Amino acid sequence: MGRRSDHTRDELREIIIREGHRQMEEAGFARFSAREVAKRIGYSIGTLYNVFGSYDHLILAINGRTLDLWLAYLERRLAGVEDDRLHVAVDAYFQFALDHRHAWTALFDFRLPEGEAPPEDYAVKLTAIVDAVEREVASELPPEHADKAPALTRSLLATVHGHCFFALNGTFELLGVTDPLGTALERVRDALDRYRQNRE
Amino acid sequence: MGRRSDHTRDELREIIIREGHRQMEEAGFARFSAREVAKRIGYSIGTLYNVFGSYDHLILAINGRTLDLWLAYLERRLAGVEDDRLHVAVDAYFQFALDHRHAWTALFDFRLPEGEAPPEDYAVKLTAIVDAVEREVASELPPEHADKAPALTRSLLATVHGHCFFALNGTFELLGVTDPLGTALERVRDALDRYRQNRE
DNA sequence: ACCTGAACACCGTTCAAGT
DNA sequence: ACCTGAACACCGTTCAAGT
Repeated sequence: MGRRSDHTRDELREIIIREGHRQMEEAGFARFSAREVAKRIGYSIGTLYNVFGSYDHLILAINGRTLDLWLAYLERRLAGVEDDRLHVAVDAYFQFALDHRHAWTALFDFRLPEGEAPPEDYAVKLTAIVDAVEREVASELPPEHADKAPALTRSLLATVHGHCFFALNGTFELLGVTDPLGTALERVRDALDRYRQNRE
Repeated sequence: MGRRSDHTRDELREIIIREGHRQMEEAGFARFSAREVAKRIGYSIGTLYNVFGSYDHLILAINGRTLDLWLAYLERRLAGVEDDRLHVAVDAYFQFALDHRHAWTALFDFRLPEGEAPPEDYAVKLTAIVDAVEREVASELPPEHADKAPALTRSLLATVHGHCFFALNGTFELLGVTDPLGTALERVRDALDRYRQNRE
């Protein structure tokens, strides 16, 4: 065969990521197949390798798309909200995971080979989400503890993540936990209380 | 070919799980191969299916072994300890994960098909670990809040899990968190403070 | 320059055929 | 009764060969 050039390189990249993301949402990480993506967009498997270089980099691009969607959703949820913004952010963490179970889980199912660092742009997307949450954490802290925001934000994200992950993978169901979100919010409140004046 | 009967069914089961667990530790979930396990123990791939019925049930058996080891490690760490037993339990959570990165991660990489429940004996093993931690949580709570132990234990496990998971998958490294265990212990303390008298 | 698709080395799964 | 291994339908990956 040979050149088709129905699309520019960037268009092709976009087409593959779009269909790849759709596949990830439908099938989940365990059943995801690059060959299936190629088939559905009408390109050969070789073309995916021309564009992304490897299966891992295709997954990173798809997961990057998920991070984009996650940040956009978080910002949409926070837009115009005055009170309890951190509460809304935590709720958005859970809601996005529930609405995109497979794509969200794929963020954590996939891991690069031992010690290989994620590409710059992936790290940037992740940091953008963390920063958005950090702003809300900072605004909940009394001024004298403003310096605690970065570390506390990361810890609270881990806390919320653990609850959300156990909620989605069935662990909490097995253990009889009925309100994972409410429980996560309690832990967030407990942590913030540490830095608040009136701990009654 | 035909029957060999070098081993009883139970011996065979044990041989497969032992080698399977070894492979899981070495290769990790993504690279794990039932065919490779069969090759290494000198049985055909068909035999693994005779014994376990499916790939999923083989993985469950291997993950069950990991849970056994985890509980045994936890109990060993707690044996004879008088003070700060919950602290030791959390430390053991982290230490086991670090010492068995691949096997520990496989517990969460693997998920049964949509809505399928894990086998009874797997649930029992998991519950045994939770119960062991619950005893320590209960002993940290004032008597009037003893009823909070079950729910709080599950929440604290999720909290510690999130920190441990982010520590192992590189998220915390990327975000500049240097002491995941110490941070997790802070969150545990914060949660317990909620139920303690003197919140200063 | 771009894209293809056969070839390769693997998978999980099944099941007729051996002992 | 127990175990095998060929057969099947898939994978990710490479790369010579087409246009």
